[in-house]
Amino acid sequence: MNESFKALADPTRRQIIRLLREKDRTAGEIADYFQMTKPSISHHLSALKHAGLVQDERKGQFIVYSLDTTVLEEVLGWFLELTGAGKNSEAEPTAAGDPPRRKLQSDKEEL
Amino acid sequence: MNESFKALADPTRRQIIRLLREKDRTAGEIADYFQMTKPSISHHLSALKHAGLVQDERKGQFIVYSLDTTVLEEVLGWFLELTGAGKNSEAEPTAAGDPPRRKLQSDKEEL
DNA sequence: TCGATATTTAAATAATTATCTAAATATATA
DNA sequence: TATATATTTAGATAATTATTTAAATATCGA
Repeated sequence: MNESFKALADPTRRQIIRLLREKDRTAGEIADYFQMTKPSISHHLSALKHAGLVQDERKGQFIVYSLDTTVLEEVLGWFLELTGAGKNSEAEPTAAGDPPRRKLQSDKEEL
Repeated sequence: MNESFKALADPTRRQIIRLLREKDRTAGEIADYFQMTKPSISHHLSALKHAGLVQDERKGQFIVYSLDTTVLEEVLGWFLELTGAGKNSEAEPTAAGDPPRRKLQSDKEEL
């Protein structure tokens, strides 16, 4: 999930996602929307793929990219949980002067 | 909005948001949840504040941080639009061999 | 098989971000 | 007012990320 958030932090990559929401596109078609070189776009596509946000499939000379909404919906879930728009999840609210329940051992632990 | 996405790209900052969802907390209380130094946490809080995700208010010696869900809901909206969970928005789908409608002039344009 | 097209990978560099220690600022309290 | 506590700011460095040019790989079509 961290990879997904990191992938979404870049405006170029978010725009690529929007382009792929409309329809599947080849790497070259995607690159045509930006001022960046093709290798740069390829790098961004690689980041999106690594995050599980897009899939690619070679079709002859071309490589066609498509959106994978599965992970995107996981991230959506993170927001829904947070904004309370989804469910009323909030296990045992902490009281005013309570000590912290635990100290995180790692930045990576639990999102 | 780009600032928000960038702010959310860091796991420490996401955890801070979760902590503030439970209740308002002082900078020191927040720092106690992490292994990082206080200045580092202060830096993360500053990033969250700059993104409009949290607010701060001095209370005597302390500075109390609280969640501002407004921007968070904007970001949520971005996902809803994308996953189609919200509305059926998708103005004029492009046909298979169509040329790009326009070339983006800047990476920052439109998310 | 050869040349053209599509795309990625490699290597280098530039830019950004995270983190620390030390110092500065603000408030409270003795 | 002096001292302690809470927090931020400054300055330095390390780590990560973005970008480019050049080279490599894969496929197509003559």
